[in-house]
Amino acid sequence: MAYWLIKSEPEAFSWAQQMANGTEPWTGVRNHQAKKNLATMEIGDRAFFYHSVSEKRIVGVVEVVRVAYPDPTAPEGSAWVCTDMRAVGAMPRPVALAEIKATPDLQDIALVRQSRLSVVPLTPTQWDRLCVMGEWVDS
DNA sequence: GCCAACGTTGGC
DNA sequence: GCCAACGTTGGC
Repeated sequence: MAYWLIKSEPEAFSWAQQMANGTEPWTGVRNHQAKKNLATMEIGDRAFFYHSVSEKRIVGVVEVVRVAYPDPTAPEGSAWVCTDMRAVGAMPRPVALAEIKATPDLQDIALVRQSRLSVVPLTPTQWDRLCVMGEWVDS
């Protein structure tokens, strides 16, 4: 099982909407590296749901329930993909980008190094560290 | 195939 | 609102 962090502008698609809908297709990725990451996801993989721009913090946890398939919001014939994500739960304590940047162990994650990448892989160590910071307990 | 111009993302 | 980073487009 792999770990990820996925970003969304709350004005475009928010954690509240993800929670309300339960399962939601993760569409709109138009970056090749992010697409490659999406295509690598397997059922049961977990991802942090990060609010970019206005909030800049990790707000929840989702789980991959359907592997990559053609993104219905992409132009006909294009190769963009999406996955389906199920809301698992809200972070008891949201983790801010500023905290992540202030944590020496987390300087290498792509969220910090490559701020424009919207689907970011995490190592199990990074995942565990962020779980501790957010008081999230994996079930 | 190079590179300038331009558009978008996202942190500050 | 500004700007840095980065991706894409199009002229040459």
